[in-house]
Amino acid sequence: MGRGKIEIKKIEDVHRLQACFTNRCKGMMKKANELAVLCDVDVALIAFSRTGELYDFFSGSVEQILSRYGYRADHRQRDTSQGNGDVLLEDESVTSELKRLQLAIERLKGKKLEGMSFSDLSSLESQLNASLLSIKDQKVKTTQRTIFYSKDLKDDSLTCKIESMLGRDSSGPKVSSLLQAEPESSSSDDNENDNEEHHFDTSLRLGWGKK
Amino acid sequence: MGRGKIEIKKIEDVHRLQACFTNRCKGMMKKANELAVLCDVDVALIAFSRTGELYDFFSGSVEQILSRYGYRADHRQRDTSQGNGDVLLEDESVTSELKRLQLAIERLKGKKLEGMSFSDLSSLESQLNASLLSIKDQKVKTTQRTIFYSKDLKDDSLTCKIESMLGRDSSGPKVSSLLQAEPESSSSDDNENDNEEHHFDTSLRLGWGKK
DNA sequence: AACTATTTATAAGA
DNA sequence: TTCTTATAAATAGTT
Repeated sequence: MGRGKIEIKKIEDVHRLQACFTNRCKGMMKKANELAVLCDVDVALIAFSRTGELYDFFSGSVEQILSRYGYRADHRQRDTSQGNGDVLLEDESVTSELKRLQLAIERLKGKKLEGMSFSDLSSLESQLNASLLSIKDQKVKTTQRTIFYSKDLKDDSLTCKIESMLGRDSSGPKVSSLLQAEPESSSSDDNENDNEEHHFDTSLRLGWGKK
Repeated sequence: MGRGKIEIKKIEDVHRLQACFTNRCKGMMKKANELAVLCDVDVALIAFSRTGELYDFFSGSVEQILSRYGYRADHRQRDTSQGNGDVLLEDESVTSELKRLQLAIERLKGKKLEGMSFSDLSSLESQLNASLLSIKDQKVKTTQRTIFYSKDLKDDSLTCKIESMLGRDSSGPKVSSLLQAEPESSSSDDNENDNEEHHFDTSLRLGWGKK
């Protein structure tokens, strides 16, 4: 976006590089802020210019965001030297655990598959087929409970649900994020589903505690 | 930049918000990479989606960049040995994040489904069907690469793989633990095609290589 | 998940 | 540097 197209490789001319950094860094900061505000999410952006100047943006508390990422302030020193990467072979078990879990989730969602071997992919596929069986089973159980507790209610939405259960699944192929809701949420708050879902959850909750 | 101008304030419609986050997050990652390459500088970008998914980009070593910023990996364990008040705030967020991720994984594996509503189950089912499509696709790609790199080798195992790929999957329904192997393992266990696999891992770490 | 009309970012020039 | 402006790129709303 400019008078001409440029290819993404290091700019050799110092002046052009400096101008580019100024422009783009400012642009990134603006976009980071927009992303944080528009989507109400945590965003952190850090850039060091070639001269070592720091440019950063945090949508909220630095501590909080980096802590969520598994990092904490290092009060011992603020390292401005160009250290070698492998100096920090420190124990970062929690961080690596988080990353491991996040990768596992990505792969169960069919993403980040690039590095996997054929047999790994097959195992994953088997796992997902097993998951699907289990989920279909659970859907049946949930619906049976609903039938039991809704039988006097002439609940029209029920028919609809049973039909969708017996056929292909009713929801589109769009990726839902429900899975990542907090564990507690499904048992404590159902007020966000205003429509017939509310019905459903209510009878479900009456039917059987937690098991 | 779109069909209409929008003001920078929180998007209330969930679907619009989700679409906006996806678009802009991808855009930011791309721009972060461009800035790092064009200007040869250190750049770090971290974003957490509303559902807690992590999106990040680092132009180099995470440890190095954050260390330069004065932060270091948080390696405290989650066992509550140090019962001090203010220290535990960060600890709890990391721990609950771990629990949340662990539950998500369980559910993707078809376990711990008890508290889920019918619509949650349907969403999960859709996700898994989408995952399966993606995985089958990746299996094809992997096999194609294998064919390419094995064509002089008369690799007998290849035939076997192609057959199993075209038919039902080859491995039994037993739950594999491969998924839980360290992220690094998958990149180190097939060194026979080091060349282009290495490429792949590189773009994976950058966080926005493909698509 | 694509598409495209628009808005926005920015490369080059002054 | 900063400003300007022609053009490339990102993306909001739509399908």
